[in-house]
Amino acid sequence: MQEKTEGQKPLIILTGPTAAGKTALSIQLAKAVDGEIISADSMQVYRRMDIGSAKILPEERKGIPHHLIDVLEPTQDFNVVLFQQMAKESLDGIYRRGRIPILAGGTGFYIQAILYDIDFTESEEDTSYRRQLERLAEEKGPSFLHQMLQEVDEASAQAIHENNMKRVIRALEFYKLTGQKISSHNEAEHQKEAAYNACYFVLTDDRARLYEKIDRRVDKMLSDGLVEEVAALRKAGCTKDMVSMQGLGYKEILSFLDGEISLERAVYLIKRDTRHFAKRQLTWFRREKNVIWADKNAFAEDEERILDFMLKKIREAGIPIGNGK
RNA sequence: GGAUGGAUUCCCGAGUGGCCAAAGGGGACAGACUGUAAAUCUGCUGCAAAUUGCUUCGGUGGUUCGAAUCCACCUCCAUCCA
Repeated sequence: MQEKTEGQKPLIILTGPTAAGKTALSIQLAKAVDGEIISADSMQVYRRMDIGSAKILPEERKGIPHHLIDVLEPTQDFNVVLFQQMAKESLDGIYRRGRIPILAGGTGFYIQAILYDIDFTESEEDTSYRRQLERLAEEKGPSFLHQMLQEVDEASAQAIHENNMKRVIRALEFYKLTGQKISSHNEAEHQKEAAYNACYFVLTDDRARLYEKIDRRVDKMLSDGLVEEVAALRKAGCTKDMVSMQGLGYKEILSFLDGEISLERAVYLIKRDTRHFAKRQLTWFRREKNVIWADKNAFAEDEERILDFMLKKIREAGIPIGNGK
């Protein structure tokens, strides 16, 4: 059922924890391999969320085509499935043009959805059932839902902690919609091999340096006008329950604007939670198979050397990129 | 110079004779993740090993079968009186 590597389409993935320097490197990489960039980022898809999502400005893109940036309104929903569909369309176009796609961004789950071509299509989202479950959870507590799950899908109940409401609800929803256990579905999907001839780079750095960069970047976001950006979105009707407003920097500033916390507290939270996020990303990539780690520290922070290293790996993988840079 | 209050494990902070390696929070660290993923959730945090041992609660000495908790002196900090 799997194609041989030789028959698979080439894909370069550039990811890593937030603030590692992916964006800058992705431009150089795209130039070197004559590629186009598909953003694998759950926040940069939204228009007018530029500062908080550390979006690359149009003038910084150096003429490299960027896909999946600025394609949604902040009031719209977004999720892996949508991402997968849109990214696949972009991929098709890039292959048609005979160019190399570079999937760049920090959302590991999205990358996985593409690389392993995870099947999400079996069920449609059912918001009314979801609401119903949410209400149940509120009334009867989390263990009630978990008990429900226990009865229909024991393996999932075992694997998902009862406090993890979102995942308990999704598992129940999956069962209701498909009549199947999500645990067995996941198990089957888990067996899949990569669907592309991919070079999966994880750009990282010394942890302490990463954290420093995060702190500095958050300070810069503030001086660049993050508060004003969020205030404008708020005025335009964005509320905390929207997917877009769950982004780091957005939910905290919203709380500040609503008078719930001080600005100082908001900034503290953004910094801390961004550090936590970076850690979670690292955990995710550690678990992924066949990743190529590129630790900036090991390259003395020299981007030129990192790029050379990556190009070497790309050639070794048999991805046709020519000889020039 | 005098009076009072305080000093607790990385930080804040509870503990006022045994149930204390010491609540709780923070931070740090680790992990899970297959339709909200920048989300959601979990574990762990003195040291070393068997359900055990060892070293910790500013310092030194003491009381006690037993002290982070009581006493004495000392050091530092805070406030007040001179």
